Amino acid sequence: MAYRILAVDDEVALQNMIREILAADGYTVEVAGSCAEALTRFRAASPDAVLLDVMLPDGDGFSLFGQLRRERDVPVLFLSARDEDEARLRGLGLGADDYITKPFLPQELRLRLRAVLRRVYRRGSETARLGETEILWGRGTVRRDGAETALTAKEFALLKKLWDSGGNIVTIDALCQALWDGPMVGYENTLMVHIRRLREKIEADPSHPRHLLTVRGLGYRLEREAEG
Amino acid sequence: MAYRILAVDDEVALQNMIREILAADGYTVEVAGSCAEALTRFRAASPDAVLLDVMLPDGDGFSLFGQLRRERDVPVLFLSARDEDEARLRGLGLGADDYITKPFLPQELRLRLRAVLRRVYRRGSETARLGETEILWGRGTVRRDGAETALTAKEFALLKKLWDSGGNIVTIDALCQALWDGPMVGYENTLMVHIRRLREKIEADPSHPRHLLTVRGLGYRLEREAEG
DNA sequence: ACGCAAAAGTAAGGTAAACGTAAGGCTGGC
DNA sequence: GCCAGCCTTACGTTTACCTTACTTTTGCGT
Repeated sequence: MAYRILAVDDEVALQNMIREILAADGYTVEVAGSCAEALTRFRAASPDAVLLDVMLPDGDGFSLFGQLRRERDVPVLFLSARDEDEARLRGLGLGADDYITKPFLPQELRLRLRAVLRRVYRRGSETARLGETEILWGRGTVRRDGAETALTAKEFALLKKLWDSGGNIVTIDALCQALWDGPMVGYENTLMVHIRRLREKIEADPSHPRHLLTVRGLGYRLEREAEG
Repeated sequence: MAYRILAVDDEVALQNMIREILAADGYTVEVAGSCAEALTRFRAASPDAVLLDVMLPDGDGFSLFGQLRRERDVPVLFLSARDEDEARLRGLGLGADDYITKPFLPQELRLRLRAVLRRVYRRGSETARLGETEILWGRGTVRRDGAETALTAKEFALLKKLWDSGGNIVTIDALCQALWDGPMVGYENTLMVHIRRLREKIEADPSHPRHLLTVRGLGYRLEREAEG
């Protein structure tokens, strides 16, 4: 979530409309009114997607599109008042992800943007945050300070079980169940070893964990935000 | 390329038109005229994308969409003669990748399909980079140090499956599925041999792979950029 | 139809990462 | 201070995967 969107349009009314629509969906919206401003904001904010009007005061959206794509393969949705086939085909032909003609329904913008984001970031963005460490579920790794560490199968299953419990306490039994899919008694110690190993990968100080917390006598739980 | 596309529409004229348009672009086109037929062909051909008319003789495209997505997360583009906002929003709201209203320009269909496929399969161009080795999809070969090596059918399918997963872990089962299209149990060893052979073609040091990585207990994944 | 070469599949021994075990050391609660 | 529950470490074991050589199958040209 919390995608950053850059909207490039010179009409203030539309700017505000877009901002409202997308803000309601939880996006962070940046606005630019010209090609020059768009480039500046694009570099500064590094948005996850760009909404691009074709008509701009200091140039056309098509050439701006080329500049953006040369810098990064960012998803772009064209917005245009010109419903001419030629313009639409040109935009799509350049490699845009969608082309929406004005006036459009707010709902349609939302849905089309969502569709594009879903396709582009479905992979790679299947991540979870745990304070300063990031979990990349799809790759089976965690990242801290830019360094990526691979999880083993057991560690992965353990972390997933704890994460899926949404911060609630998970009993030793439940964890054993998840790791060995059976009423594995006598594995409590082994579980502890796996807990330790996981802590070494996700915690800054494994001996004083701030996320993977032990609840004496009950089990373990995963705290997502580490407070000071 | 050689993407497989399933077009579902009951008008024969449109069927032929779609077939011509897409065949010219090098796609393999399957056609179905009803929901029932669509499901059969979908399972048999396992297409890379589906073009779906909303109006079908034995049901509506929306519910068929649900059935397809339940089986697999395949990209779907709706085609519809109904230009009503309601239908468009419903289709997109369900999670379709695009919604094209009839009549449409052949060129627009091509471009919109291309846009979706580009995002889903990350294959904007005919070639892909894997660090120092280059994959030439159209020729079924890889190039390293200027030397071009041909891939076998199995190696190609394997590489394609891994690439299409965008760096995520692919389970042994999923890979077997892709290579033998069936729940091939007992082929795990054979798969490993193919992995090895592929590594010998794409890796500088096959025994210490930097791209085709094994994730013990989970599967394999393809890393695009090799870090030191 | 035949033979050849390339590709795919089989089998078996080897290896190391991941897992499990155990034993001694903490730490908080009574 | 003592016990129980948990931590931590080192070390042994296992199992999933690797590797190679060999056999079978497939596809193709003659």
